[in-house]
Amino acid sequence: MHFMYHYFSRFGEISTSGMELLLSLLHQGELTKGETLIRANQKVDSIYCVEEGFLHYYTYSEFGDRITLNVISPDTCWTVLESFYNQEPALGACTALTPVKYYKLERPDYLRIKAENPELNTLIQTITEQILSAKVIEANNRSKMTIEERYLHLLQNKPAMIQHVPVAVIASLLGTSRETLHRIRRKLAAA
Amino acid sequence: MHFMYHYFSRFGEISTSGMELLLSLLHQGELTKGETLIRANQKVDSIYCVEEGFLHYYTYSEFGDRITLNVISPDTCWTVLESFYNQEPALGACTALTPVKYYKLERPDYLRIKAENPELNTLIQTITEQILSAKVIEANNRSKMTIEERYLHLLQNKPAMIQHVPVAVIASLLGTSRETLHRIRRKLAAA
DNA sequence: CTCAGAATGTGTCATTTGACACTGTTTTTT
DNA sequence: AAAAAACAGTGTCAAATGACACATTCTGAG
Repeated sequence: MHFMYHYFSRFGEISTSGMELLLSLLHQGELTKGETLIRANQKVDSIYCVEEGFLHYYTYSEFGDRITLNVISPDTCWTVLESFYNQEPALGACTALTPVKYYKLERPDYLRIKAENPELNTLIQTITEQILSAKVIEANNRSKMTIEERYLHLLQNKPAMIQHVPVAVIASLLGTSRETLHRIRRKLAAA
Repeated sequence: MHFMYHYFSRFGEISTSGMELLLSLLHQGELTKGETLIRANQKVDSIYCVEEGFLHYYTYSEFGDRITLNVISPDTCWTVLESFYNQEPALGACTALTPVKYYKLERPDYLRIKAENPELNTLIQTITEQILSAKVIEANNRSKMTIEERYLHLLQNKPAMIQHVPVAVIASLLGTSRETLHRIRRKLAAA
């Protein structure tokens, strides 16, 4: 269990009993490459924390093209916010791009510890606030970058993703076609 | 003071005493068109709630072009997250695009009520979580839209902004040039 | 009211992108 | 091990965009 222990420790001090409770509610899981974690139009009732491998969260446009909404890297917690909070069906589907090891925290357990354990409630609020505000800042920055800048940013911040995730998925994540991403990579390789 | 009363009420029930405390800490302010609210490289130590008018939060690229980071509409609370949370200087500047009426909550007061008043602490956490998660969802959607789709989305959701904010600012907000936005508007007008 | 400066509308052209078609390479399946 | 499928690389061409130049309209200061 140490993976999640380290994850939570980053956000502040936690008592041994609180940590034990939290860890006891996590369910471990594994996926083989290509396996589905969440089907489209399904409610998402867990928070997922990826220890190893990459997840792919995507949907289809009205014309049938697959659009990548997110690629989840190791050491990251993730869920479909609007589905998890409001219990609406999620728009997209989530599958494993590589073999994946993960832990999940189910919604009833999440709600219960928030209601019953003030220490963990505070911790969860801190984590939520930090993750969300980082995402807002990140999204604002990204929206003002060119595709090339986004690629360079990804290369610096998530080099493992570039190595293990198919080019077409990266291209879609950056908001472009695989051909354009290829031209960018060719240009950068020449320099 | 009703404006902020209605604003807070949207997020849940609040006791009369809690609401009175909150409202008593808000400072009203006004700006004339073009007036500066926040200078670049200044710490942002308040949360601003706009009652009337539009604010413009922007920065300059390395080549001197003005880049719009955000346009704040009436009935919206706003601050520079990374500056308000971590007390770093903000990258951008904020000025009034039109005459503006606003209320502000200063950071010491914000921290004090969070620490001293459990009811308001919970309310603030709820508001923070809702606003942040809505922004994350919004930003994710927007990043997958074309400029034309973003414009149509803005037209539906913030028609007043289109009317009162200069085309060049809207164009920059959407991530394009004023000429391209103009072509889009011409094409839509023809249909 | 008048005039200067700002904002908006429009055409041209070089550059970039997306779509398509195809080849070569790697991975998976049988 | 061979066949099939998926993935990656590349050239061509039409369409979209950004940069520039300039005309027109709007706005605010005096």
